[in-house]
Amino acid sequence: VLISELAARTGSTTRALRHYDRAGLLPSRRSVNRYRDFPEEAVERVRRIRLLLNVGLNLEDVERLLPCFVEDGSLAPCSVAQQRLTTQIHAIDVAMAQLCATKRMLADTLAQMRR
Amino acid sequence: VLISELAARTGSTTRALRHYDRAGLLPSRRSVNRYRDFPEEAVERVRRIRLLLNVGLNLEDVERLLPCFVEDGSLAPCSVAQQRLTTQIHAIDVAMAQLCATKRMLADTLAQMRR
DNA sequence: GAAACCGTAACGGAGCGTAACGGTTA
DNA sequence: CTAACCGTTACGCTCCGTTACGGTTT
Repeated sequence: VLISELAARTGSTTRALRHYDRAGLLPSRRSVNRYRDFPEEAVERVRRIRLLLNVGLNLEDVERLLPCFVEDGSLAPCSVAQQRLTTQIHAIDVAMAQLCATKRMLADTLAQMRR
Repeated sequence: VLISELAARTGSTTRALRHYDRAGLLPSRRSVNRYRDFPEEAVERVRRIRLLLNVGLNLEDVERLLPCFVEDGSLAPCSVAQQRLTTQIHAIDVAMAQLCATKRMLADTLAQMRR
């Protein structure tokens, strides 16, 4: 599979895929013209990568959690993944609390401006 | 006022202040040894800058909103400020909705892992 | 000479977007 | 020749943190 096809089939871009590749997350062979030649499994692999990135993890986390995926595309109950996801939920709670406080500040400021 | 004193009095750092300066947000004279010499008003000015940055605005926004502040440190009811703050509240709502959805996904995933 | 300030220049970070330049193959 | 792929640098973005190097004043 060529890189542009992989990008199209995963809803990503060639730039992003090269980025993941350089991070060591997307093994591929090279054809004679030096083009990257991805295996079929790369499609699912990219989806997993993007899923983890979307929940706020970085490429380093992704690298550690990719092995936790099982065949059907779900995460195995390994402690590594459980711990990281739990931590991430806490992080999200913190971020939301911060946003809430900020929003209240903005709303109060706006209210005062109207008086 | 020297830069390190200004940093201490505003809870910021010399690096940040030089950054704001380079962005044209902190007018200052230079003493003989080329040291920045900030006026007393700079203290309040830096507080206003940090306040705006903390609610998620960038330095470009800060530059446009600084003139909207009035003597007592509050924002005047100018349309520029009202509009920008309103937009920012919307942005925060969007971000929070995104975080909520992500959190639910993570929670669901964790629940499935425990089964 | 050392300590304690100040200055500028420039890399790093996270995840790509976006040129810029070049080779290959149909 | 052109089109359509691919490849590898490398800068830009956002707000500074963090060296690195150098001058001045006490």
